[in-house]
Amino acid sequence: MKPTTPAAEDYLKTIYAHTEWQPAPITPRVLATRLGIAPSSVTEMVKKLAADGFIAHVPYGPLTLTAAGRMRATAVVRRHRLIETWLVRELGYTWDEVHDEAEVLEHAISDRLLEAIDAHLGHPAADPHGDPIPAADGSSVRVPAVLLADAAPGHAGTVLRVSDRDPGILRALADAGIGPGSRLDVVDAHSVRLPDGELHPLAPDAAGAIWLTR
Amino acid sequence: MKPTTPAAEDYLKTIYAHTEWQPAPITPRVLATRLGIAPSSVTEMVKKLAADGFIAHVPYGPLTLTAAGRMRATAVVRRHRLIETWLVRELGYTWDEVHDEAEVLEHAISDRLLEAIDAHLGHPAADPHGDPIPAADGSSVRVPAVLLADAAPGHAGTVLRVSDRDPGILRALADAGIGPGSRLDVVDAHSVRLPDGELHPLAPDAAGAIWLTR
DNA sequence: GGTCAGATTGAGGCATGCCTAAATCGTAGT
DNA sequence: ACTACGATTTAGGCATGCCTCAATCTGACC
Repeated sequence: MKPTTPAAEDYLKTIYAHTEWQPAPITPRVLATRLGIAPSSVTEMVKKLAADGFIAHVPYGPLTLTAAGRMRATAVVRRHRLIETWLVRELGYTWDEVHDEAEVLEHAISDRLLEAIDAHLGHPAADPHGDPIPAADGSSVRVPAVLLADAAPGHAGTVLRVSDRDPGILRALADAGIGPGSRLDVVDAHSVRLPDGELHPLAPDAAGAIWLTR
Repeated sequence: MKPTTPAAEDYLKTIYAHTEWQPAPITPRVLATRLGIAPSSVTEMVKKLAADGFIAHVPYGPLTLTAAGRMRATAVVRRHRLIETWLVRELGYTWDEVHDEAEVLEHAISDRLLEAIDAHLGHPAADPHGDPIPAADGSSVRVPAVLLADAAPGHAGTVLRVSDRDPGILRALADAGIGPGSRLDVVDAHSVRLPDGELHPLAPDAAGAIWLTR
């Protein structure tokens, strides 16, 4: 298949990420916002990606990945998440500060290095945020999860995943010692109870970033 | 000072590398050949680098680094060599196959990650080829060395450094088990005697790539 | 001192990927 | 049904960094 540039990989990755935890297809507007670029720039790149068979797009409609596009996207996601895992496990990064570094490295490492890191880490199944790491063939395992914002008051569960979209939320949760693996009792959308019995208030959007076991 | 792009860093690094082991300044022609690009492309970039204060250049003359340019160049070289060392020590690469990977990564890792790798490796003084790793302040230690091609027959020494310019030579020497740290007796420019007494023939250009203790 | 080859530079182009500004589309609300 | 208004696309530009081809310079040789 066609080669992909770093810029194109970012588009595919962002489209993929949008539908990974929610089903609605992404629009050009939202994609532009996520990438921090002008909508017209998206139009241009979309034309190329559609011509190369990576996305399906009818004019003025939403964007969806083709099978080929999904393959490329999961490959980039795999890189990103393995790099994050490696930075945290081997080089003293905390899980709230790895994103930007991985963002760059995901376009720079060779397949050879990627697989060496994967082997070195013992083929981890999830990254430090709890996001599943796709296998080299693009497949990935999904554990049933509930968004904290959607959980019934009284729901008790373990943190499976914390979205890395908002660095501020990540920082706040890291400071509070809350991360993948933490046990939580849901009080409501604004606070949770920790195992030590302490009531912990949540930042406004935090409930929309934390996923719990069912 | 001005920021530098990956392309500009490659120019500075290549100019620096040319004078690291031999004193003559580099010409645009040679630089173009080393970078694998057309001479006119060099002219253009040289104009920018000179305007930014990184190189000194009189039209039709050779290219020399300014103090600022040398600083940038050593920073890139430091990155390159620390990455090579890390790939070999941590991830199972052999010293003859790390160059291309480092070539890309040197433009991608953050200062933060670089220093983490440096600390993780225990602040190594030389990379797997025996090239000195400049300190963060740009300084680097130089050990007196003789090029094998210039050594008198009968000269006995330890391999300090093997130039990584030619991958073929690297492969051949790696296969023969010759690398930094190896003891050698110089027979002539075409063969050396190994510690086990065996006479080892050298590929045509190998004598110009191996540096020995004095 | 003249000539010529090779090195260097200049002019004009191309691809990528972004921008702003100006159409155009599509739909929600009246 | 109409009319906005927001979303999308088109048009035209710009920076980077490379190219080819042509012009110009430099130095070595006669």
